[in-house]
Amino acid sequence: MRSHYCGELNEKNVGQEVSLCGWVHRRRDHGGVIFLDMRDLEGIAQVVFDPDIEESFALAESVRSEYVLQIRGIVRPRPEGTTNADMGTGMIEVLGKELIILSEAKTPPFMLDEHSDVGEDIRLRYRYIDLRRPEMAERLRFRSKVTNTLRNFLDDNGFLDIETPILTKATPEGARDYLVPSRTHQGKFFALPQSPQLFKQILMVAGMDRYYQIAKCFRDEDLRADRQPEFTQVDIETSFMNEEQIMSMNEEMIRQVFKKHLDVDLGEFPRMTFAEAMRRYGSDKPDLRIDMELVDIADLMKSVDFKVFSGPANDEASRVVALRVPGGGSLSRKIIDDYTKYVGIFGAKGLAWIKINDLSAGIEGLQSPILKFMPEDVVNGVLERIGAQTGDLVFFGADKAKIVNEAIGALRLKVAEDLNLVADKWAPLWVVDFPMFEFASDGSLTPLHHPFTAPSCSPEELKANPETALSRAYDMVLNGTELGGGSIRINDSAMQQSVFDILGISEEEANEKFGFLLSALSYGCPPHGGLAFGLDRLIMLMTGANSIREVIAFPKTQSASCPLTEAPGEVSSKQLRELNIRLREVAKEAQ
RNA sequence: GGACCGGUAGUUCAGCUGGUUAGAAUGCCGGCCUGUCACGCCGGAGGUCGCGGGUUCGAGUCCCGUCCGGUCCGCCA
Repeated sequence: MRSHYCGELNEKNVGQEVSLCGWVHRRRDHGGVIFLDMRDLEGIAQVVFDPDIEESFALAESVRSEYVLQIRGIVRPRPEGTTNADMGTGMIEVLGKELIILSEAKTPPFMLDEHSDVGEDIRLRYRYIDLRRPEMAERLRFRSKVTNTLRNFLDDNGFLDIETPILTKATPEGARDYLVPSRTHQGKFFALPQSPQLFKQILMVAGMDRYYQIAKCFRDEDLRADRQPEFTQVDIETSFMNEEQIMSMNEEMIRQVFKKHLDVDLGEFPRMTFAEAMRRYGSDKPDLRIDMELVDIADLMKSVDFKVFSGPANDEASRVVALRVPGGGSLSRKIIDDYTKYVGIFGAKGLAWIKINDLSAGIEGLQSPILKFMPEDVVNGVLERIGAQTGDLVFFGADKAKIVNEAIGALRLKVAEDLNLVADKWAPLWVVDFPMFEFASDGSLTPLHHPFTAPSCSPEELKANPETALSRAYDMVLNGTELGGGSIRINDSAMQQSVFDILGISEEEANEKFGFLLSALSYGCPPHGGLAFGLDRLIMLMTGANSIREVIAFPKTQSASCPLTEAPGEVSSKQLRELNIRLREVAKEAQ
């Protein structure tokens, strides 16, 4: 049917008879001459219809946007002065000889136009039209190419692509499971995997040595711009490699992907400990494109009552920081108030600030609602430590460390974006030396990663000081987004038992939840570890998309529904009966 | 579970302190046009102002509820 793609035509094809198949992108009818922009996956080409060829001219008059056509014609150079430099095929055009309407189309619900801005719900409802837009098609193509590069890299390095079950048992990842009722075991449920974590470890026990999978994962939690209930993970696990080897191999993989598809050299990824990341950036996924840091000033502020910050009393504040905003002195009181509101979202009770109008004028050159509560030497000490300059704005945070980190860490990102202080570059890094555990809201310890993460100490040391123990986990972070994370796993039953003890997981509970893994570990388990990349996020970052939904063909809305299929839907009472399920409340059908 | 923003023509939006017939652009339909490329010109059609209730002489506009979409917190690696 087709001899060439529209977008691949160029001057080399001049004189050839070609057959194009595609959609009518636009029609320009000049009465005596008709231009059809024909679009397919590869691009757009202009086809000209001349009244001399009566039949096809008449047909060309009748076609409308998004009709699917086959066009036979001759490629010719465009006449002098009518070339289009903005178009890949702008030097040539196709003189249409024959036009076949393969499919008519209703008027599309929105224009496939780079100039129009269409609501996302409409786009999702008509996703098949939305994906025709070159921008969307290009993202999916890009995704496919990147996936291919990842596969090739892993294949070249001896990794086996092995599928793991979608219908499985709940994994101990911590998120809410999507459940699937079992018909053959009434009252029992499968869970969709939150990740193939346990299976990939078992594959290591099984001697598969190196495993990977482009794996769909499912988590029944609330959505965000970068979170979908089903998402894709590049899941990797290896035996007999330590964390250095795993990190260096995966770093190389990502480097190659960026080189090949964006022609970007990421260079060597710096390492940063979790503790340093929290201290300097208030985040375990710091955005290193932003040249602002949280600077601890608690030692200088001993004489200051934090209540002037609308903060807690001094003895309650476990962290006091200053954040210097270069050039922030131009911010209005209104905008600063908005920032105060913003940090409130994260639990901060207020946001103190000082404007440096003129550094050389001493206290007189400063403007701040808290100045009168701060002795001059304290102010000077702070300004000196943070390297304040005329025209800067300094924010202060004083509260529990968690709140300061979250609030001022988030403020740092927001202010940087608002003031255009985010450098235009790629800033990757590894975050390492994570704590093994963190305190849950009820005061108990929970794993920061998952309970199979190996600690970097002995079981005895772990038991002695669980809250300070570090794990052999690592996260790859790029521009403030966690691209992937992983760890060396526990392959020793004594160690595994210690972790369960600390987590308060009884032997019985452990056996019930993942006895199959524990059993596997006891039959000859190699040292192993791995990591998983969020493929959607990687593609989102690489394409500059502002939401994960832009790089997923059929994403869900924020309420986890699909406007295209209208999933989730109701099921028939017969289906429910077969599953021995009765709904507690059934919406009464309209009568 | 919570905070905030939005919902008006097919689409993107405007619509002021409530006031007569709800507008624009674009798309769509018809006519004209032989070199456009977001073609142009002329004409036309197109609305349950998300839904329900309330206040009022009068509601797109105010109030309450609800649904949908989005951003975020909680939640989630």
